[in-house]
Amino acid sequence: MLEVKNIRENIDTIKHRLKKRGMSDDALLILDEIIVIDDKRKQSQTSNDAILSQVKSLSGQIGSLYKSGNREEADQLKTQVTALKEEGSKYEQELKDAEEALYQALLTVPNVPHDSVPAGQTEDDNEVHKPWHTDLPTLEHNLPHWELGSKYNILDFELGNKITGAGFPVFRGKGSRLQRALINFFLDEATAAGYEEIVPPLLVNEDTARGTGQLPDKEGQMYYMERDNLYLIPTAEVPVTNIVRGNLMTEDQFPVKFTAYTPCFRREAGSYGADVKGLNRVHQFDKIEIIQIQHPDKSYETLQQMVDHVESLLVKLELPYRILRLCGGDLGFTSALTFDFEVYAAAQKKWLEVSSVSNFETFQSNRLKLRYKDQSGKKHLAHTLNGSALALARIIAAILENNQVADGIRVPTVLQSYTGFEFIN
RNA sequence: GGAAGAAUGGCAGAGCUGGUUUAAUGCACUAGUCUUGAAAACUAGCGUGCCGCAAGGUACCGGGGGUUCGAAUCCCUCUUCUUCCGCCA
Repeated sequence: MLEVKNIRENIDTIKHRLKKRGMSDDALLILDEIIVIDDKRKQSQTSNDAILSQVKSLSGQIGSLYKSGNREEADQLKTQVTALKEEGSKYEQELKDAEEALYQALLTVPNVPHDSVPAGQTEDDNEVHKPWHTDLPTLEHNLPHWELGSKYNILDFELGNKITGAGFPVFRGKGSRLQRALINFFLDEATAAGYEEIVPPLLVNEDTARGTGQLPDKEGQMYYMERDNLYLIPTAEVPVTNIVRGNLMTEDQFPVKFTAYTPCFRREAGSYGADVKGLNRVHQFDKIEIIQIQHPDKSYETLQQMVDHVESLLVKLELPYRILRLCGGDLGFTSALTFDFEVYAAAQKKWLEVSSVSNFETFQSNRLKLRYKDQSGKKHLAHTLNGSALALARIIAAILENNQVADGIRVPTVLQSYTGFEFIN
């Protein structure tokens, strides 16, 4: 959520940048509207405060009058207060309405794209920030991962259908073991990079879902437990970033670095076709997330560190990858700048997104009320960042496809000490 | 799931028979005095949001609602915690 103060001070820059997201001039008028609503809000509060002040003072007088036995005069004041309160309730209602209208209006405005975000509408307009440096691999044996999964009995989609439904794959045997190996590898790498490991709850309440912006704009993406009013997390970002919700930090506490492994649950309603085949898009998958809370002056430096971290993982896993700088139209609602990582799945001949590393600047911290005190004691919103390091299901798809040979699948060297085997057959 | 009790500012802890409470007091913290330095002592300051150039105003005593001229204090409701009972990996 943007700050009204920021909108007031930088409305032209903000409008200019929001256009990169494809917002029309008409849609941008919401920003002018926000300022008008905020003016109204201030005005109502000033009027309301003045009335309350009078009521308070008169009530004090009534008290003393009763004590001194001056009942008549007290009763007279009472009628005066009653009249005042009636007038005040009008302003109070105005104030409430303005606050609500302001909140609703602010919710509709996405984050302001960073200066370096390319304009564009769809994923085709994303800029290849770092291309794959050599020829893409071609395979002698090129079964897609879903066929490899059943051939070696490590991945079973039919079984998932039986137990739960489409999009809930079952890993078994060496497939499960590979999964666990990746989780441990990613967590060890994150820990070595200074991230504190967290095991968060997988169900979150409304306040938490609102804090990171899943509510209200992505409500349909989450599984919801109506009976208990809880949401299954779509990513560890949600519970882990909320660790610092409402915190007032000091500058020397930066950066805060968290990592967490969690299953992620996504409803992803209405997606069908080749893109959702196999592990390409599922309702439940495992992911290791890295999260940082940083001083605004250093957050872009931090973003680069996180990008480097994710890149190092892909290098160690020997996977062909490329890095995209998302264009305005493809940028997430809450993000100011996002780099996507894609790995090449050689049998499908497709690029699969396996990580998304973003700087949210103050967009999340404004909703989270996450602030820090500078040396002069002034309070400012902190910056939040996060990235997948990495999303498992698609990484497994790529490993299976790219490493297949005639009679099995080679396990990447870096994982062998984790799996305890070098080959799946 | 059942019963009882509790929730106050960074912490501890008054207030809770409704009206100088603009929330006492202590600790912690910050600045100053004193000291060679430190400690101690003393003096002052010390929550958050919103409105205001400022002076100042206003709201907040777990969340929400209500009664009243006036609520930390009374009522309703929700949440969390503690103790006991039940169930249980």
